[in-house]
Amino acid sequence: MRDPPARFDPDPSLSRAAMEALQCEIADAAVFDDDLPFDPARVGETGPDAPLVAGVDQAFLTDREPERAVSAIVLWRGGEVVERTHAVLDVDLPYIPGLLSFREAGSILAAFRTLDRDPDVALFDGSGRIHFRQAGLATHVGAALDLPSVGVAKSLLCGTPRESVDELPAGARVPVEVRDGDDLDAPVGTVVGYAYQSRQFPDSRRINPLYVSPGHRVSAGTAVALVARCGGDYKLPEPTRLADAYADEVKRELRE
DNA sequence: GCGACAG
DNA sequence: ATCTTGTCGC
Repeated sequence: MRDPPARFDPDPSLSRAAMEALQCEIADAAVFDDDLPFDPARVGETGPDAPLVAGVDQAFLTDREPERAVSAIVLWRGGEVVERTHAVLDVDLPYIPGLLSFREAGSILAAFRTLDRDPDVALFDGSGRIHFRQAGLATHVGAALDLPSVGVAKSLLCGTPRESVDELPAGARVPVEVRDGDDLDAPVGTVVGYAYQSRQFPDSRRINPLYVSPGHRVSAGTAVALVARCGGDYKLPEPTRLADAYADEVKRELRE
């Protein structure tokens, strides 16, 4: 995949204030509406013309200093893995809520550079627009590459579900909106994403929903619809789950 | 000061 | 995210 313009470079040496300022620029440039060069309704279909979905995930090696990040990308189309790649980079920035992309985007962008094919859309492990400054990991990387992107988080960073997300049936989606008092830089009432119950146990045990939000060039509604089409039998959508497993695989090999 | 916080 | 085996339950 082509090199990203350096405009939104996730430089981990920036001051916290500079990182936050850059995030505001990113949110300003990001598009939270559908601007897709493909039909999202065709995600999940088989064949050479069906959309190519990239699943992206990280694993970390903490056995040395500095810590190393393994970013894995799996290109998925209609249940088939078309391509896999990964990159390993040193990271010195710790995890800071709200600044995740400055810790992880470097290795992610490095991995994207080694990709042979251009994906149509990418799914990230983390938030997109559901972020204090509307610039989560999915938005940062999506905007940097000008690639349609979606955030798929396992827990909610900010924003408020419109109704309880306890005991949702499989397939249910609840809007996550901005309420008065929320630390989220968007007008009150804005739907910044959805809680999406991808799977549910038949018995009473509970599975937390996923929190899906627009990264770049995708609306909130299309983002969930798209994730729902990446099905599979687990909580996480297939591209993400496969990238997660691949990152762990690379990590195992790397510490032998 | 308190609370709350993706991975 | 990571440290980590077996184990309780359907």
